[in-house]
Amino acid sequence: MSTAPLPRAFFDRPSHEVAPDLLGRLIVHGGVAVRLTEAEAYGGPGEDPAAHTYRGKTARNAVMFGPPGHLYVYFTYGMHFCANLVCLPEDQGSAVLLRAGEVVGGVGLARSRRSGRGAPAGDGGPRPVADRDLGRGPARLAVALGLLREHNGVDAVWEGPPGAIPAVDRLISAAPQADGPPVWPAGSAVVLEGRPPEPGAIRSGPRTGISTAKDTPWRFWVDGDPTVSPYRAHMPRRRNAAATSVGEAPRS
DNA sequence: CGGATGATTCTCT
DNA sequence: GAGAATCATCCGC
Repeated sequence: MSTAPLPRAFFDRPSHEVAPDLLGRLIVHGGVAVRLTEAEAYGGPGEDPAAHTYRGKTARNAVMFGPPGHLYVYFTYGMHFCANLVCLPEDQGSAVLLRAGEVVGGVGLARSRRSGRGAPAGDGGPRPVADRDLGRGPARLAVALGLLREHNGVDAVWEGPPGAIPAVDRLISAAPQADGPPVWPAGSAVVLEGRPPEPGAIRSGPRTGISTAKDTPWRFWVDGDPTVSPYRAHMPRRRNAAATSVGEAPRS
């Protein structure tokens, strides 16, 4: 497992170039390591109407206009957090939404963050969350990594001592049910090289759950990976119009 | 498996 | 005041 940190220059590109390159990389935060399998690009030059930055800088999206390599964490639907990695130089308003991944380290810790779930099956109680569902979707992924509002703006480019890297290897190689040790200082994150998939294994398509720019194929995923989230077309809230299904879900 | 629905609060119009 | 880069659960097939 390659665990060298990605340099800041990696993020100094348009988000639709960074997003496919992020697949297979490792995101480490809060004692959990995730191998990214799905990502979406937003914003940047050329005005993306689906991006939070489309209508200019606000208190909410300020981090997206900041330096690349930082986490943009936002709150949505009244209960969920989603995490992005900022791209391009400052003031461009571009980022990659981390949509799904496989938890490869700290599985027990990731499961414990899913609101008391994880009880043994067979007694009529809730079944434990399957390993592949721990990071299947942007809000679930944020939960697994322990990312909250307070982590908005955190720098995910590692510039600390190299001695911390072997600790990540130990985290990943730990027993599947063992809680991962907090190998990084609380509140900091890091993106590591991981093992990028073969170019032919990367697929792209329209982004999920948005009402505009449906024809921009800026969603990228690892073909056939079981941790990729199901595609969902945007469903308008409680209106009289009936919706028709559009797009296709990845095979798995 | 696919569609419908409620939860719950923040943000910008 | 509407709508949101979502999720878990219920229902019907």
